[in-house]
Amino acid sequence: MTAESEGTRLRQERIRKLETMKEQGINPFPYSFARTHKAEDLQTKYKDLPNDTETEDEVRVCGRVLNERNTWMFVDLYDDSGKIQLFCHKQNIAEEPLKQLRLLDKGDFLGATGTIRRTKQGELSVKVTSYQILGKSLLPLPDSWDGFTDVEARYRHRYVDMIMNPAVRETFKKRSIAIRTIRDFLDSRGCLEIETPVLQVEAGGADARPFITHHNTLDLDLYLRIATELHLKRLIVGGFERVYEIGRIFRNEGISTRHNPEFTMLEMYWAYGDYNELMDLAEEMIVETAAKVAGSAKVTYQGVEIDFQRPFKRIRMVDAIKAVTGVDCEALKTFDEIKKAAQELGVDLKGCDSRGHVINAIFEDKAESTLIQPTFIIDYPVEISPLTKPHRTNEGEVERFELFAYGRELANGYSELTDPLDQRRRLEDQAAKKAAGNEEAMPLDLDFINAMEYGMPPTMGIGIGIDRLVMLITDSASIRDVIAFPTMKPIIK
RNA sequence: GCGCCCGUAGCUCAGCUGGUAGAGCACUCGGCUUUUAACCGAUUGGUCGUGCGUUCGAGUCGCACCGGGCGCACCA
Repeated sequence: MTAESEGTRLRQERIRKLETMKEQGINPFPYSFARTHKAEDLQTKYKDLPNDTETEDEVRVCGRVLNERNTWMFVDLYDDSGKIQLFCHKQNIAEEPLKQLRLLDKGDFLGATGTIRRTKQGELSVKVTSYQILGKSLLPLPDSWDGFTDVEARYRHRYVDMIMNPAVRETFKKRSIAIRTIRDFLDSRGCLEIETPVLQVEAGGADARPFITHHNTLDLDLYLRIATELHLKRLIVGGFERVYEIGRIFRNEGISTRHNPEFTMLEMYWAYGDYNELMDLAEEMIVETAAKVAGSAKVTYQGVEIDFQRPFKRIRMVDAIKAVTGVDCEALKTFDEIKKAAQELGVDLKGCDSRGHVINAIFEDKAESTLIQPTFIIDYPVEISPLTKPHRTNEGEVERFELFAYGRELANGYSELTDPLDQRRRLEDQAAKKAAGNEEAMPLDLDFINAMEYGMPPTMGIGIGIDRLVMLITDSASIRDVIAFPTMKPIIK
């Protein structure tokens, strides 16, 4: 745990310094500072300045003090671009402010004015003539030598993690670049980003347990959305031909290295296209994102090279199963036959109440983890895909794909079901399962069906878990490493 | 929800078959130094996650609880 209690000695010591500053007429929390350069600007501009030379160029820099040597003669000042050393020598600083350097602590924000010089040791420095505290720090930072490694403390006090571990800030920069790349990619192809409701009367569009909340004046229980699909498809009905939303999704499920209760999903719907065209588009978007963030379509994830080189493999689900297990699902026409085969393979069939569910269970148990290089698994059983258009040639299948890499699902897309009567039957079937106690079955969203009955063009649609994509391209082992403030249980004292 | 592991100073960690709590760094004071100090000296600093129990005596043993990590389950 980091220091939080009011009584710690180290904190009291800093408050004493803060009081002393005030007594000496220094405001420890001033209003602004006119900076001329960031650290990186200076490092670039003076990269050819030889050792032990100085210039007359006056600069003003500011940032957080993370280290100090020789009793504040050398100060490492960090801003969001990097480090610049301050050289605080009695030759250049008046007596009073020189003494007041002792009132500073590591962690304080400082602004400094001075000229540029490079030391004999080759460290570019600002030879400080005057300085100003810009924000007093009361709590001691973790030791810079040992670092800040306690996993729980890092997540609970993410701001300290970000100060101490530059790689953490780097990951969130990359996350931002990834999301901007995706937005640019879609915007440049005529897609419109439209926000849909988070609070919903029924949470549909995915198989997941929702969070529930309550609206006081309506005296109405509402669910937090588990998907954006049903509303984005209403927008297609409404005449938008290409729409997407990058938004927060909430699912009331377990927490793990791959699951956070709130996470970010991209969903995109595009009229007049089918799942074949969609796979091409998804490939292009993911390759572009990986390249922008990781610098290459080849990324190393947890020591394994993942090559996002187009085209990705495309394998029918039944073929993927056959390749790994030898079982030919297509030859097993009935629920009983496929169930027997699955049981012989040792597959857990909990919750499997149809032939399609069993095929999916075999796939997930036996084949999924073998899909290390980017692979589209295509042509899913209809029973597990209630919003997907039937396959144009294969009986019992739908035109759906999921993209896997490193044995994990990255994306889920399909030719959207546009037949309102078929849709109604499928959602009624889901609602019956929900009524029978299946908490993950979809509710019957009558307004969604109503929208479809006004007519819907052929449409392709995809969902991509942004957090998991960012995990892969930033080599992050846990989803918590790519979420700035992951969900934590509070500590009750 | 289940299993295994973890929780000691601000940080990183020792602490044996139970015997009154340790180190390094940080902090404070002093020294030294006009170009690197992660230096030298001294001093500080802990309800050992919480509670109950066993015991003459618990950081250590037992039980329960809290929090976390990893795996499984659920799921994306």
